[in-house]
Amino acid sequence: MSRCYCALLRKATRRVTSLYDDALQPIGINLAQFSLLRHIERDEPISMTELGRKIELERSTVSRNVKVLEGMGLVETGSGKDQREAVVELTENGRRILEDGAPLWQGAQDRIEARLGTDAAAQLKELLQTL
Amino acid sequence: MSRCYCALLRKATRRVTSLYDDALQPIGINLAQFSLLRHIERDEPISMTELGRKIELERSTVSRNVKVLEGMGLVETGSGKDQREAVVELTENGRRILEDGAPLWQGAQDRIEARLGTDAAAQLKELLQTL
DNA sequence: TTGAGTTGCGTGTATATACACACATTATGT
DNA sequence: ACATAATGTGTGTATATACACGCAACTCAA
Repeated sequence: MSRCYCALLRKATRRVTSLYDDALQPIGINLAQFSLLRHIERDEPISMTELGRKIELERSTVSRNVKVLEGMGLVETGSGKDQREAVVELTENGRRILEDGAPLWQGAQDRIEARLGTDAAAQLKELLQTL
Repeated sequence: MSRCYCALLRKATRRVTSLYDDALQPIGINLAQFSLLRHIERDEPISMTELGRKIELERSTVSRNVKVLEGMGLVETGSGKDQREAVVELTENGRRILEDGAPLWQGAQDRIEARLGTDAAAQLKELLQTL
């Protein structure tokens, strides 16, 4: 039986996630959280459902992950004009964490590019976006 | 800020995992479980630690995931000659599930190759293995 | 032979992920 | 105006993942 694309993806993702999580360790959040903060910053204030749609993550997962960030004081939630909606935005602390984390994240990006080479890294991006 | 390799990997992994899980739905297990059964079949009987080492998964994760498979009657565990060791092997049912799942899994592999093209699929494999 | 060090494992804790479900609010059709 | 349908959210449940820890069994050096 040939190699499983999905198993290879999952293994690679575990490895790379670990690399980014380690890089972000000094600011006390992991890559999933950092990434979520970045998306919130880009479109704030934004609703849970809209956030989930943008990043292709189940709404209940978004809700749960945002709650963790709220517990850390990095975001706050309130109501939209549509009372059903919970909207999220960054706190001052959240903004600071993003700023502090940017060079650490870039270091991880650089490490990936060093490992693959620039061309292969660009290729990987394209392939992942095709999947 | 450029696209995050890790975020792209995670998103692609969610998508592809969903595709394989759907494909395996008829046999009632997901890709992670199917993959674990395949690795057990390859080297059974095998210890938890050895299994974790082979698939680069934290030992406690392996322990937990094997327990779920045991609950489903797909594997059984016993002691090695080293009493510290728990060794795992497939049950008759587990073997059957693997056999029934093989064409379904192949169907998912084919779909990925159809989506990417054969060359690009080979390239993805190589890139993922470099990471 | 014995004590220290190492190894294998399972549990506690926590985050990440997804599906099902229920409830409240909004939208729509008649 | 009202009933139905759709939408947004959070909770329950479950699996997946990883780190820390404690315990039992094994190894090794003195």
